Amino acid sequence: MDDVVVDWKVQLYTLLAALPRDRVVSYGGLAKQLDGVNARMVARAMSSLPAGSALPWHRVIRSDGHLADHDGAVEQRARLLADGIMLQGNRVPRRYFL
DNA sequence: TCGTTGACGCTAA
DNA sequence: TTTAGCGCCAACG
Repeated sequence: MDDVVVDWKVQLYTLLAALPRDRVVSYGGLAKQLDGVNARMVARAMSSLPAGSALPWHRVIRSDGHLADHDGAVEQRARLLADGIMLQGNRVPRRYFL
């Protein structure tokens, strides 16, 4: 049954890879597109990604637009700015949401 | 097996 | 707009 677990993670990474460069998505937003997955599971999947992952994990933020407070937060902020996403303090304006 | 933890979401104040 | 409280559920010791 481990295959089922692996499956939704693969779908998660696929959705992430297909995300437009100038758009962000919330943990819950991704979870809604994956059957039987909630925001907390998406968050856990993100935290388990390798540091040098090629996936755009930095475009996954909280539903209220704030960046999550974690070890990679500083890098996440820098990557978002590099993608042309103008942050307002520690928040991403709603217009950037998918 | 069980209690705790956590890169969350939603609602009310 | 911000904060607090509660619900959710897999991972971990």
